[in-house]
Amino acid sequence: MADDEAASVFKALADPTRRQILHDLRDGELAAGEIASRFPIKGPSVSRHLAILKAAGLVDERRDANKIMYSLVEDRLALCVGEFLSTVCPEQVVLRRRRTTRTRKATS
Amino acid sequence: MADDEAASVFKALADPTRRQILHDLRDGELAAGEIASRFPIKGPSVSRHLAILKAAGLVDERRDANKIMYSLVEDRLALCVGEFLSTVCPEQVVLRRRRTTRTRKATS
DNA sequence: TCGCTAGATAGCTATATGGCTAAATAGCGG
DNA sequence: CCGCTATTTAGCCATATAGCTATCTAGCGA
Repeated sequence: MADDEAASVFKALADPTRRQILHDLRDGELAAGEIASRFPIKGPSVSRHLAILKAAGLVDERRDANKIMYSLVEDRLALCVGEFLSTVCPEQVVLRRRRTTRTRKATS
Repeated sequence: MADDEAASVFKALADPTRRQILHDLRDGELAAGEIASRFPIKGPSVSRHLAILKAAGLVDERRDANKIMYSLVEDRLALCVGEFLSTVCPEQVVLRRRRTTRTRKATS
């Protein structure tokens, strides 16, 4: 996790709309328009928030017909933020890797 | 943890200088000048960063003679950030509360 | 009290951010 | 291809941010 990666992630997290978008994506992917409809701001503004989240590597996009579906990039948020937390208050945070993916990790 | 509390914390974390300050404070309190001397920017700029961190509740200040000592507010960072993480990827983060309220100061 | 040191505050400037509207692009159905 | 829907991109504007210098405040020691 390079330092400028952390930078883009924390910049992305600085905006409440973007934090809410991440939260909304927790239950699964959503189309850009579905996301936009949950906020009082206009589509283009939401679109830019999504672009910022994507640039930070926090979300992925996928085209589905004429919609663009956004989804969380698994682990990315926890790893970036967790790495930072571990440099400031390591005794307080424990990161757990997801098991839903088949990524085999060491025999513990 | 009110939402605007999270807002001030994440805003504070958005700046790399402020993240570094938090990191530097990990080993114990530091005078404003000691902190400033670690950065290429001028004193007043650092002073404002410290004020922002303090407003976010992430650091505390204490006067010692003619110096002002800054220190981490224990738990605050982990609790704020951890609460947010738990709303996005709860299965990945485990928060461990500190066991003692002792202030970590130079043990040597 | 005076002068020194440590920091904070005031005020300025350039850049970044986040909102908007209008226009461009992408895919779909006829 | 045309028109429609979905979304991004382009530009514009107001506000926020982060840096700077100059100045003010607080506490110390002679």
